[in-house]
Amino acid sequence: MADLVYQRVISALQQQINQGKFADLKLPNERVLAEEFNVSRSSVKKALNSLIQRGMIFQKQGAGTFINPLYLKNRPMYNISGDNVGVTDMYQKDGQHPDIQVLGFKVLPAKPEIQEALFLEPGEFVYEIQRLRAFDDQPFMIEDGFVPVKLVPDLTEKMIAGSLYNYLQESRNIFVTRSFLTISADVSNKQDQKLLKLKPVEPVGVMEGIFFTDRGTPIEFSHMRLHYKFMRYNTFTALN
Amino acid sequence: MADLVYQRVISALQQQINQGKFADLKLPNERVLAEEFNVSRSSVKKALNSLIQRGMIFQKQGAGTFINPLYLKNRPMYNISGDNVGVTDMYQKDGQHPDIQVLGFKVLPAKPEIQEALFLEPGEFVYEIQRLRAFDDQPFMIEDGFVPVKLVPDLTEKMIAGSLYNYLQESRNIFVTRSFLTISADVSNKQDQKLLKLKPVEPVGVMEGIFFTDRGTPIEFSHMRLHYKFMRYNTFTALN
DNA sequence: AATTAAAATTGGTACGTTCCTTTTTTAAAA
DNA sequence: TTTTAAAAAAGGAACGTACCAATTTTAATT
Repeated sequence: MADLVYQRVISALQQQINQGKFADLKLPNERVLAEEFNVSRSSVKKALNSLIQRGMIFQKQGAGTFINPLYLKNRPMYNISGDNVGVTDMYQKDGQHPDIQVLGFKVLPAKPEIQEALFLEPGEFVYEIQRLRAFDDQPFMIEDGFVPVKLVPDLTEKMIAGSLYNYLQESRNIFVTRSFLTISADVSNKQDQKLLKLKPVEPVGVMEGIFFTDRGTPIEFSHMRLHYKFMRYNTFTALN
Repeated sequence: MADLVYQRVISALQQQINQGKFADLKLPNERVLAEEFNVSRSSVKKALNSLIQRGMIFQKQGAGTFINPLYLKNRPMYNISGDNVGVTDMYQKDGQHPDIQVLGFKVLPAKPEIQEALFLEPGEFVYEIQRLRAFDDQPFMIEDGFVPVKLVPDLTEKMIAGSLYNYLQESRNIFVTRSFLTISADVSNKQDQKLLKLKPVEPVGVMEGIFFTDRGTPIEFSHMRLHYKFMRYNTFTALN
């Protein structure tokens, strides 16, 4: 992972920032960094850009490169790392994966909405995968996922009890690296209340969207209903 | 806005994509684009990178540059443009700004939580700005914002009835270009129900976070409670 | 017709140079 | 001491070159 020049610079800077090396929250200028790391200014720029995207630092022309003070205070929130964008990986507690209970697993023709989302022809089949995820007897998410049969013809219930995306990656060399999600809230229904142990007035958070592979193929349409206390989506936005 | 080379390329490509010029969802390769636009490959790369960040296109080494089919289907969702990251600008309906009703406006010492979020010393003062936003008699958001007095000492109730950030930009040359938000859901309380016209079982969406200037100064801590039918946060995530 | 190997295509990485724009610092002037 | 103007510092933009790595296409072979 460290054989690329700019990756090396990223790692080094990340480490230095976390160690508090830049007490005044100001980094050396790009030309100096280039000298220090013995790389070109272009490579420094590429590395810094990556850190900017993550919200760790920001730059101001004429002034310099600065550490985002929010990063230091909210470091846990920034750890949205991991190899893919699956839910299993999004939800971790001290590195522990949640328990998964399979509620349903069947094959059916794609409904129009699903058809469109996954770019399928009329009549094509999808798996419907219903799962409940929990941490220590506290269920927090009902997941209803649809995956085209033709993309993973050999799917079994066993694979589904674990991380589907890990399986795809390790056995099929398919990487799920993109997602398009809509986040909203909704009144809880009877099923939500039962499965997530909610009172009738307590709502659910809803995350709905499409996951797709590094080749741009939509691989899953997922509708997730979360216990409202467990849905916390953090987002860092920078314009310009 | 179009005097920069890569901006010109971005605009041109955006237009061509929206016009459906690339029926097979595949763009010409970088070297060809460079020739077509009479710019260097580096500039093409910079432009394409920007479109990738927005989720419009994606690239695959050895294969080419492709349009994200989701972009074409969800174009409205992608229009998160605008000059800053204020709420006034986030919520628009046919280009119309929402109505703003000022519920409260006062100065008080920052509570510990606010103090920390805005990097203030103990005892420093903040404005508390409470507003209700609506579209055509349908209120959709209760906003509780805190702004350090020292940053905008001359704030008046009149400015608050409009876009605070526009005022800062035009009169003070302060640009609010970054935000760090947490999105969640909550049971609605009495006030929510009254102001947002909600039934007791209907929930609110919650967006809470910090806005800050292009100099990294936190300028507002904001707590927003939204009518659950009006909170739809769209997010495109790409790893690697 | 299917398989395999070579070649071409295409994006990725890395370095370097030149000049511009904004901001900050310094020095001079009032 | 304050104000103002010049200089320095710092990031931004744009171009270009060379080579690498993954993918696709093409041609040759079986």
